[in-house]
Amino acid sequence: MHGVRNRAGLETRDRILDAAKSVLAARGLDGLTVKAICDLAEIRAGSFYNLFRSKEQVVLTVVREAINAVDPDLYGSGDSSLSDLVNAYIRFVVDQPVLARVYLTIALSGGLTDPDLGQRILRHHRERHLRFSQALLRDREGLAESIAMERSEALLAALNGYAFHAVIDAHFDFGAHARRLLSMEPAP
Amino acid sequence: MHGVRNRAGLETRDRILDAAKSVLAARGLDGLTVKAICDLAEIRAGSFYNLFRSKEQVVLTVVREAINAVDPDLYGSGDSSLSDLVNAYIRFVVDQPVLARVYLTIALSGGLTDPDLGQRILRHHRERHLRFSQALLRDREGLAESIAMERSEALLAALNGYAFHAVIDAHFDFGAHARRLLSMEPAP
DNA sequence: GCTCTATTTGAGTGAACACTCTAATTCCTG
DNA sequence: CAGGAATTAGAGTGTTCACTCAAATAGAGC
Repeated sequence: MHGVRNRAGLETRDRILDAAKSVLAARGLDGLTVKAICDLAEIRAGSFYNLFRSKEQVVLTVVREAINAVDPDLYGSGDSSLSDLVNAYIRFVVDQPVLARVYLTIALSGGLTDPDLGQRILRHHRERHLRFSQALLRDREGLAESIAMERSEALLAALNGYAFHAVIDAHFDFGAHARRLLSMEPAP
Repeated sequence: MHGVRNRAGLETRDRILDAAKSVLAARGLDGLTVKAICDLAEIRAGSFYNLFRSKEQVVLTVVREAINAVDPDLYGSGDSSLSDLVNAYIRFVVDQPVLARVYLTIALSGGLTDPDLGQRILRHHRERHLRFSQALLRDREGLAESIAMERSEALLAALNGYAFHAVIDAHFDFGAHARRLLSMEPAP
C-alpha cells in the first residue's frame, strides 16, 4: 500500500491545525507563534516545518477551512431558502466561534499583507450575496431583482455586523438576533 | 509663563500620533512598529519613549481618538434625528477610513490582549445603540419602544457590516449603501 | 549669560521571532 | 529482517522587536 505511508505525518498535520485554531482563539493572530503551536501540539519546530512551508501557510489553511465552514453546501443543490442560508450562518458563528473570529481577523488584517487573500474573501462575499438574493427571489415571487439584491445585501450586512458583535462579546445571543432579522423582512 | 515650557514635546507628540495613524493605515496593526513610527516622524526611539510609556499607549490614544471621531457630538444636544446619526457615521467611515480600520482591528484583536479596551468598545457600542433607538422613537411617534430598539439595532448592525465591507474593499460605496438603509426603514 | 529642566540622541540590551539543518529515530515495504 | 524513506528532535542562525540609558543639546526664566 502507498496511501498509509505518511499516516503519522497526517496525524501531526491535524494536530498542528487544531493547535493553531486554539491559539488563534485564545491569543489572536498576534499571539499565534510557531512556538505556541508546537507547544500545544507537543511537537518540535522541525516537525512543523517538515509539514508546512511557513507559518503563513498554516493560517491560510485555517482560513480556507473557515470559508468552507460558513458555506457548507457551496456546491449543493442551489435551491435553499433564505432561512436555510441564515440558519447555516448561525450554525457557523455559534458552533465555530473560533473560526468566525479568525475569518473576520484575517479579512481585516490579511488584505494588507496578502492581496490574494483579500481578493478571495471579497469574491466569497459576492458569491454569498448572490445566493442570498436568489433565495429571496424564490421566497418572494414577483419581487423585482434589484430590490432583492438590495434587501439581501442589507440582510447580509446586518448578519455580518451581528457576527462582529458576537465575536467581541461572548454574551451576545447571535442566533436570536439573526433570526429576528428574518422576521423583519416584509412578508410575501 | 509655564504653559509653553513643553511646546516642543507637544509638537513631537502630535507627529508621533500622526505617524502611528499613517503606519496603521498602510501596514495594519502588525506592521505598527516603534521603528516605523519613529522613521516616519523623523525622531529617534529615545524621544518616543520620552513622550509615551509604551507602544500600546500610542495605540490606545489613537483608538480613543477614533471612538470620539465616530461620535462627534456624544455630549451634544441629544435631539439628533436618525438620519443625522447615520450621516455622522458615514462621514466617519468616508472621511477617516484609517481610523475606521483601526477601530475595527482593535475591537477584534484588542479585546483579547486588553480586557479594558474590549469593555470600553462594548460600552461605546451600547451607548450608540441607545442614541439610535431614541432618535428612531422621535422620528416615528407611536412606535413601541421594544420595536424601536430592535430596528435600530438591526440598522446599526447593517451599518457596521457595511463599514466592515468598506474597510476590506476600497471600491465599496459605503455612503450610498448606508443611505439606502435609511430609506428601507418603514415610513412613519 | 547663567542655570536648570525639558528634550533629543543613538548606541545598546535582552528577549522573541520565524525558520534551518543535521543527526537520530520510526516505521512501512519488500 | 534489512533497506530506505518519512518523520522527528533539538540545537542553532540571523533578524527584528520593544525598550533603556547616559550623555549631549536646546531653550525658557531669572
